[in-house]
Amino acid sequence: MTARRGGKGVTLKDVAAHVGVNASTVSRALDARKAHLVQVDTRLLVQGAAKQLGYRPDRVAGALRRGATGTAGVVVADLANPFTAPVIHGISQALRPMQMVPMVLETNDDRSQLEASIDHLLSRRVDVVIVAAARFDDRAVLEDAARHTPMILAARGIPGCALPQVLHDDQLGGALAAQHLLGLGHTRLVELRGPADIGNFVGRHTGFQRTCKAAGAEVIVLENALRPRLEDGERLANVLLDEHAGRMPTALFAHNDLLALGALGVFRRRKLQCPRDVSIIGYNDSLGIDQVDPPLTSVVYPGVEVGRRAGELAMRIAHGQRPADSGVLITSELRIRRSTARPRRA
Amino acid sequence: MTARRGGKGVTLKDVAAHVGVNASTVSRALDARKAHLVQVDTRLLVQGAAKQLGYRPDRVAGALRRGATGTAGVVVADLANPFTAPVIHGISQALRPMQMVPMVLETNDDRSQLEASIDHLLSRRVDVVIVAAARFDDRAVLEDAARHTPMILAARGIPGCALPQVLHDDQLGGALAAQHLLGLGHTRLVELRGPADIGNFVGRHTGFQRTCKAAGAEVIVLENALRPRLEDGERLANVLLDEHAGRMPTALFAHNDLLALGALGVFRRRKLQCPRDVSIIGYNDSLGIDQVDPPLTSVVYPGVEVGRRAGELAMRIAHGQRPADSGVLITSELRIRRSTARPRRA
DNA sequence: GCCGTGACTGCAATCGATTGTACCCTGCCG
DNA sequence: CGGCAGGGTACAATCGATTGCAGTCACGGC
Repeated sequence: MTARRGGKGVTLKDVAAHVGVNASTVSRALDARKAHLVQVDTRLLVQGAAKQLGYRPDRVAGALRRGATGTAGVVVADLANPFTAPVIHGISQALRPMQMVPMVLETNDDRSQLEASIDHLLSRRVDVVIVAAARFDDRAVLEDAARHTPMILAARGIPGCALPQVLHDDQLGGALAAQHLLGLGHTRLVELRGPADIGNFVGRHTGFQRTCKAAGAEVIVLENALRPRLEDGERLANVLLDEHAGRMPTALFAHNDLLALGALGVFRRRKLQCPRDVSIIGYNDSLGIDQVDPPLTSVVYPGVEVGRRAGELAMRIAHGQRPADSGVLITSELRIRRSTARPRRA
Repeated sequence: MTARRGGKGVTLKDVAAHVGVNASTVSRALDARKAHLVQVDTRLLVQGAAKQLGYRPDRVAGALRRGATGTAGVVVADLANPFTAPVIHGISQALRPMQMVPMVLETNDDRSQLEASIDHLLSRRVDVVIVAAARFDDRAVLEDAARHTPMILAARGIPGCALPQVLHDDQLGGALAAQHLLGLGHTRLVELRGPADIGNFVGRHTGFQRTCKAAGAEVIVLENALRPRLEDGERLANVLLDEHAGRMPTALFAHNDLLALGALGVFRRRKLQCPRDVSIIGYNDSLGIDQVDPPLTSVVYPGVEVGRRAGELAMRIAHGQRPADSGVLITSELRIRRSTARPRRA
C-alpha cells in the first residue's frame, strides 16, 4: 500500500481544520516555546488532535522558513578505516541531546570528492560541518566553504588554518612512543611514517623525531604515501630488512596499528622475533590489538573523545555561539604491552 | 566574518535579476532535464551568471516543492561496533552515484531510541530508510513506520517481516562452521550464542545446531543476552570451564570474533591450548583477526557487500521502483586458519 | 493578409511551517 | 458607560525552488 503521494501526510492545516482553528495557532500550540501564547484548553485540544491524526511536523518546510535544518555535516575520509567509526560515534553522542542528525559523507582522501561532499552539505543547508578528512592542501577549499556555513576540523588538523580544530595530540603520542623506546635502551630506531600531508602523521613524526634527536638516537624513516594499510606495513618491513640488514634497528614505531601488524607478520616470517629482536609500537590501540602475538604496545587514539568534543563544539557553533576557543588538543597515553622490551645487547 | 544571516545566500531570483530574466527561466536553464526548454544563449548566460555569483541551489526549498529530499536514513545499532562501519561504507558507496546523502542514527539497541531515530528521519522527509538495527520485537514499529516512507531492513533481519531485507546468510555461516568442526572429527561442541532477538544470531544458531544435530554431535549452548563483547566471551568461557569441566567440549563456535577472542584469552590463562585442547571458530573475520595467536578461523561477514546491496535496493525504491524482489541473501565463506584442528583423541 | 504552430519565457500558485501584525472580545477602571 | 488593556486568534507574507498554464513573438503556409 504505502500511500506515499497518495493521501498521507498530515499537515498543520489538517490538524487546524480538525480542531477548527487556524494553522498558526496549531503551530504555536505545538511549539513549547510559544505554547504560552495559546489558551490552555485550545492547546490541549490541538495536542490531542495532533496525536490522534498522527501529525508529524515537516522539518523540511520548517527549515526553509526558519533557516536552520537541525542537521550537521560530517565529512570523513574512509568509513571502512577502523579509526573513523569511533569519531563518528563520538560526534553522534554529542548531537543526540541537541536533536540534530548527522549527514555522513566520505571523501576517500580525494580532493574532488571532498569538494563534492561539501557542496552537497551546503546545498542541503546543514547548520554546521565537521570535517575529519582534511589534508594540508585542502586548506583553501575549506576556508572558502567556511564563509558560507560554520565549519570545524576534527581528528585531522591543518596547521595555521583559520577554522577551529579538535584534535588528538599526535605530537605527544609520538613523543610517548619515543620516550618508551629510548627508556628501554634502544638507540637505533625505525619509524614507519604515514603520508606527509595529513596532520596526524606529521604530528606523530615531529614528536617522535624531536624526542629521538634530543636523545641522540639514530632513526631511519620509511614513508608511505597513501593511507597506510596492512600491506604497506609488510612492504616497508621488507624494504627495511632488505636495505638496512647491516644495521637493523632494534625498535620500530609505526604510525598506526595496521602498519605495525604488517611489519610484525613479515618479521615473523623472516625469523625475527618480537620483542626479542625488534620492539614494535603501534598507534590507535585498535580493538583486539591486545590479543595478537605478542600483544602490541600502542598509543591510544581517543577517537570517541575527539568526536564528542568536536560534536559539542559544533553544536555550540550551530547554536550561534562563536567561541574564541579556536582549538582543542586531546591528550592521550601509551598502552604498554609485550611487543616492546629492552634491546638484546645495549 | 562568516556572513551567515548577513547577506550571503544567492538565490534563483538573484541570478534571474542579474541576467534580466524570470526565476523560472533560471530554474529551467540550470536543470539538465529542462534545459532544452530555454534558448541556448539564455541558458549560457544564466549558467555563466550562476557560476559567477556563486549560486548554490537550496535543496531544502527544492525538497519542499518536489517532495524528494535526496537523503536516505540509515539506522544502526552501534557505530563503535567494528561490524557496523563496513555496512555504512557499503551503503555510502551505493548512494554516491545517485547523489544521495545518508543521515546516520544510532539506537544502541534501545527501542525508544529506535523510535526516536525513525521519527527524526521521517520528520526530515528522507526518501527511504535503511534499518540495520532491527530486533525481532521492533517489527510492529518498523512496519508501521513503513506506511509513511519506504523502508528496508539490512544486515539484521526479522523473519516474516513485510519489509524487503538484505541480509547475510547467517544460517549458512553457522552451517559452514559446524561442517568444518565436524569434518575435523569433533563430537562435543560448544556454541557461544548472541542474543536471541537478533536475526543474525538466530540464523547462526539454527545453521550450527541443525548441522550438528544431523551429525549426532553433542552441543552445549551458552547464551549471552546483550550484544556480545570481549568480556562476555571471557565470562562464558569461565562458566564453561567451571561447570562443564568433566565433559569439556573440544571445539567452540562463537557468534562473533570478540566472544572468540575473550574465550581464547581465558583458555590461555587457564592452561588450555588452542587448537590442541580446543578448536575455536569466530564470526566476522574482523580486521587483524589473522594476526592473533593462533590466527583465528572465522566466518567472513561481508559487511560492505551487504551495505552496498542494501543501498542499491534502497536507491531503486527511492526512485519509485517497487521490486517484488523482497529480499536478498548474501552468501559467505569460512576462512580457515590455525585455531581449528583435529581433536586430540577421536 | 490571416491564422496556426511552435519555441521561449513570464506569471503565479504551490510545497508546509513560521511569525509579525491586525483584529476581536472580555473585563476592568475611571 | 466609554474606553483602554491585553489575552487569544486569525490573516497573510515569507522562506526558495518548481511547474502548469498562459502569453508573446516569429515564421510559414494557404
